Amino acid sequence: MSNQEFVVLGQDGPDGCCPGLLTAPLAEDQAVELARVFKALGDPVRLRLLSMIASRAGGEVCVCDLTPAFDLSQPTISHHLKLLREAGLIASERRGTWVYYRLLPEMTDKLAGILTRPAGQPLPEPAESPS
Amino acid sequence: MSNQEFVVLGQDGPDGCCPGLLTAPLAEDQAVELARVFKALGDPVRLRLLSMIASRAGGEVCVCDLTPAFDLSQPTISHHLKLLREAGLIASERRGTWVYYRLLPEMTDKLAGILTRPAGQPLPEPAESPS
DNA sequence: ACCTTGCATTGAAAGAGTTCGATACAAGTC
DNA sequence: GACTTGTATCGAACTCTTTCAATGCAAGGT
Repeated sequence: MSNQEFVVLGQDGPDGCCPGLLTAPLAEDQAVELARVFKALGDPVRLRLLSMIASRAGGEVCVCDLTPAFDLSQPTISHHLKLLREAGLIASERRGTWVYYRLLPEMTDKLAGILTRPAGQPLPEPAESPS
Repeated sequence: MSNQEFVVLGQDGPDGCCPGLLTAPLAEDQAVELARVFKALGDPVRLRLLSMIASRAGGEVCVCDLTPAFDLSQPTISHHLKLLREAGLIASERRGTWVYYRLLPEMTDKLAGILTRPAGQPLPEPAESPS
């Protein structure tokens, strides 16, 4: 195995929700970690895969139902699923011959929280001159 | 000018909020459009830039305040800002010698909505056998 | 045991992204 | 006008990503 680093959810701030992205300047460590998740979402194929998995009644999809929905080879789909899994967005489980994927809603919840601005955003007011 | 395609916000669904990503299988067109925005967020430098811009009191930041915060050249920062701008996440305005960037909260709001699952997500229940 | 089916991994080719130095442009100053 | 400062664009190097065919592994069927 190579040095695959899986994304781990950082603990939330003391206010009950996420530190914020839109609230305070992101530290470099958090930026690197977050970027890996967003990068996983930054591909049309992976977005559609995630969407198909998340919207499936029952919460699970067999890979055999995902692959034929694309004009791509089976190894390519497998590769994209791996990236989504390493990003912490989905999880896989083998049952018999088939492998099922399901959404990890904790991660999408976290992202939604990070992209949500606090209630009263102060009005933008032109600055004077910098430094 | 080259063929720069800027991301345009798709109109929301008839239910008042976003079509969803987690609710129904994403169409390929929407996936391509959405992926461009997430791809813009998929870089630590751009995440930090966006965070610095969004969290700034007054709502605006001069480029001259952003550049020295990174160990990168000025053209590189300018390039990252351009990608964020083309993704519809920020906007720029020149005032005198300086250029100011500000957050476009419509886009982050849209993303947050897309990543938010509807209230009662049905319980995952193992499927039997596919096809 | 062999064969078949479902999925993952490998290795290589093509494409896209990141970064820089050099340069060009915009606006103010002298 | 020439000069300085702030920002954007260009072009080239380097790196990362996407994709495939080939192969390997896991599990069930004969």
